[in-house]
Amino acid sequence: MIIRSPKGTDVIGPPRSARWREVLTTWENLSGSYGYELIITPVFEFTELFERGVGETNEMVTKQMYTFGDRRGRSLSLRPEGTAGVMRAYLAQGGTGRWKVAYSGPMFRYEQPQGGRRRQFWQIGVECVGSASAAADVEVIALAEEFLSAVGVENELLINSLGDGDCRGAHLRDLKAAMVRSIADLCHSHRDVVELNPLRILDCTLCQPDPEALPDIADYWCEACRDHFGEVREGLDGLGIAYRRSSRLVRGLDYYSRTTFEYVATTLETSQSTVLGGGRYDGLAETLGGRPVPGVGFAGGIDRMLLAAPGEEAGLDVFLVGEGGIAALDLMEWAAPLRKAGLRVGFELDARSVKAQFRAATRSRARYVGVVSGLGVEMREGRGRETLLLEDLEKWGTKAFDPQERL
RNA sequence: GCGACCGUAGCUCAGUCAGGUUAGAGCGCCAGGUUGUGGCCCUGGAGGACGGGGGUUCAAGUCCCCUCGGUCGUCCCA
Repeated sequence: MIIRSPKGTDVIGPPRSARWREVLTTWENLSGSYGYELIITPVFEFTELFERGVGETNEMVTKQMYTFGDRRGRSLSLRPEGTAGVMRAYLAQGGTGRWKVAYSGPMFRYEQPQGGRRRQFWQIGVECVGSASAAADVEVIALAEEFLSAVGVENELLINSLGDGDCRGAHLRDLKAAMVRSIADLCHSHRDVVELNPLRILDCTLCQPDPEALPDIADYWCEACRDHFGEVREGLDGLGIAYRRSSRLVRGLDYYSRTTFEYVATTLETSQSTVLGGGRYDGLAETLGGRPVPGVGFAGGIDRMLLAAPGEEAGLDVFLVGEGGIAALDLMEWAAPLRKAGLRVGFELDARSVKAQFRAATRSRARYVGVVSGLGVEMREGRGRETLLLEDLEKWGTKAFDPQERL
């Protein structure tokens, strides 16, 4: 009996991995072009970091963490999200100045697996720490927008503002009161959450409190929050980014304040359709024991994005077939200049019949099949064929796949 | 965490309801034939202790219990 991978974990291998490589490369290039530098934080941290950062009442922390003791009895947890670790790293290096960092890596949550929901899943994300400006919010959203469009995820952007310490308190109080009044309309699992985390109920699909009876945070925004949200909207309008304001968009993590946003994939039929989400977390640094530092960022789930936009499987550029005593090691010489020219080149490693090699070529979905017989190689693209010498291959490689160079 | 359905070759599945000779098909894979040196077609071959464990029975892929895994919904969130 072969040992299986644990529940909710997958292997991303060929042929699917080609698409992953493409998407992760796109992410690195795009986030880099926005001035976000790579950051790699620990995959496990002291449990306390997440309890304080994400919020002790949050289900992600209370029920969904992979928590274990190390050999000295300290409590560690696999990271369920990326922001807390980044903020911890920021504070650890002094807690001052501007940080614009991008990350990519696995996150872990002990949940019931489902389409688009795994126990180990892959997130990309950015954190812009040290700026309270609405321009930072806009920049981060612009990056998310461009990335999703590059990956090909059709989406809708929802935005909201949760207010700040000055104004959200009053809203929370009135919200609780309203929830208590219409507690009969709440779903079973949420009736006891009213006191603890009433915001949580806002994005529940089962709870049906009368929308008219619930206070809208917009009516509670202080002047500073109202201005900030207005600037964010102006910025998005200026960039031509379409969005819808949703009064019920609160996001699940405790650290958010002011701006929150969420991208929903419109092509996903499943219940797991949120593909990217984020917002501002001006109170997080203090929660973690540092001085107040503003910040804004987002995280996106690659697994879900690829569910929404699977893409196509890319094949080889050239498959070499050897005939007349031309073996794998000979083909390797012929492949070298092509590979140097940036092409993906393959051939059969085992000694096999010409027929079998051609079958392998077909299977590899290579655009060109190159038949190496002795002095030259006959490159075939469909019916077209072209005979080349070894020394010309590198040059041909750049031409063959560049429509500008091809006549 | 809760509920429903599912688990037989690499893949998609039939066989399970009415237990009974060496467990089947298609696709894929390998070899050969044909061919315009591969893609279509033809022939042959390899590959499965039926997710795992226990029980009932003369006999279990088939019935019962447990367990693990998958899918969907709920919950949660990316």
